[in-house]
Amino acid sequence: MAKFTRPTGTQDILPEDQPYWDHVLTCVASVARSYGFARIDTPVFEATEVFARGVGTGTDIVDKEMYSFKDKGGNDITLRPEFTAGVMRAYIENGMHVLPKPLKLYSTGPVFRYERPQAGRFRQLHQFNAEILGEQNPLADLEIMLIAWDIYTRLQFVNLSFQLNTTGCPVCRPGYVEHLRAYYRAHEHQICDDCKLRIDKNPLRVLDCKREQCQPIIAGAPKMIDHVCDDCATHFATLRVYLDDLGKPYTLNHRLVRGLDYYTKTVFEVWAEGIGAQSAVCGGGRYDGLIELLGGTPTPGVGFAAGIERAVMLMKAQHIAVPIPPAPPVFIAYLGDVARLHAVRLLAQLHQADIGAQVAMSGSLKAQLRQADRRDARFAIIIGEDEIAQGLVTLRDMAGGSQEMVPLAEVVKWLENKLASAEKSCTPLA
RNA sequence: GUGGCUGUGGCCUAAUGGUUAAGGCUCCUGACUGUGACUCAGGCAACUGUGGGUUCGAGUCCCACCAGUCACCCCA
Repeated sequence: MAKFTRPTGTQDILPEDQPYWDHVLTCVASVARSYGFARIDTPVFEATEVFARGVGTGTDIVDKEMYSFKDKGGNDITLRPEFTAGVMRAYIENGMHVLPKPLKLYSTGPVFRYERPQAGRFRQLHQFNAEILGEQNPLADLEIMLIAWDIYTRLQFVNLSFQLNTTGCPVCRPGYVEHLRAYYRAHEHQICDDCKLRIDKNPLRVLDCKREQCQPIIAGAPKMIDHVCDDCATHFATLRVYLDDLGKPYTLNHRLVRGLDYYTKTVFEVWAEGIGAQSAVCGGGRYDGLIELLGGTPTPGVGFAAGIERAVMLMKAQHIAVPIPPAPPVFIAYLGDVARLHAVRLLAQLHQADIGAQVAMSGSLKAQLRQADRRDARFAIIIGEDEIAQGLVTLRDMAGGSQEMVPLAEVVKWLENKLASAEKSCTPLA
């Protein structure tokens, strides 16, 4: 039989990696709660139209990267390629507009994009995501940036930086796009073939073209910031005042654009090194038109999404230690059928006393103790024929190798004391 | 979707075109019939990614496909 392999671009998150994932998710939940965000979980798949409309046809994500299929009922279904559109659908469908504003929501989970995998890029990836709905004040933009920043700070990342830009709004962006088009048409013979297509199809994209020949053209291109309307200019300026006041480092990057249609005004990314050619660990911005686009009453929103795989890669690249859950402290070994019965009873009693314990399932005493060692047990309990006869068990300290005889009836109490005193004498790492 | 590189037990690695594909790690067993780690001895485990081709003979050379990986594109 042919070997099965995981589908391209997916990965098995093995036990050895779980501590990293646990740590990221714990930090996300903790920071999100501290800012007053409530968790929301939406389906992994939605009606295709939710994304086609919400993310926007014309974007690569919708046009080339969605996992779409018909279910048995003939419905057009798509595995979510991002969180925001689905969360907005849930907001509208559940009448969440009646909740106190601003509404703060966060999510974590898998998203799916059909891309060619490479370092830091997967077909099934995991994100954490936060949104603030119903608030047009730039303070909301600030808080979204802060929560992202704080999560990374809590994770002890270093050498991070914000990239910041504004993409305008329906009032001012069309005018800017015309300026940009005019400029590019004037330089059409100097730019790459991709950019020639982009001028018409996705004009803002020309700004983040990485080809050598396009760089001088990009450098001289008109900037959104010089063409925004008063509202957008004020919004952006206010946000920058807040960021400056807090001393948060950011780089104005007029080439920063988003691949998703719904963004307005603020766009930002958090950049880091250590994930191959990818630089963004986090991206987000404002999307004031999205809820209305999806059929809700006009409601402003701002949010971000961050890749968990990239966060884990960074933790490894920066040698950040993560807490590793302790192994069960007790391992029960035994000899003979009668002893096995006592071993099982003891296992139950220990768990009732909330002491982590495992019982040997087979093998010689030697093999059982080897198991205890491999599993990092602090104590081995050995139950043999001799001990049973006297109502005793052997309690072995695996670190030192010393052992003592303890009455069977008192083992649980003994271990409770031993483990409690051991905890006191051992300072947990910060 | 395009391009570069790479495919040998679970992992790492060896094998001038020439016997039965070798070794290390891991795992298991034993030396110690009631005691882990160290040591020693042994054992499990590979139709060399798949399919063709060249050759008397292919892990080795050629082609295709598949997979992995890195980069473009795009994004988290």
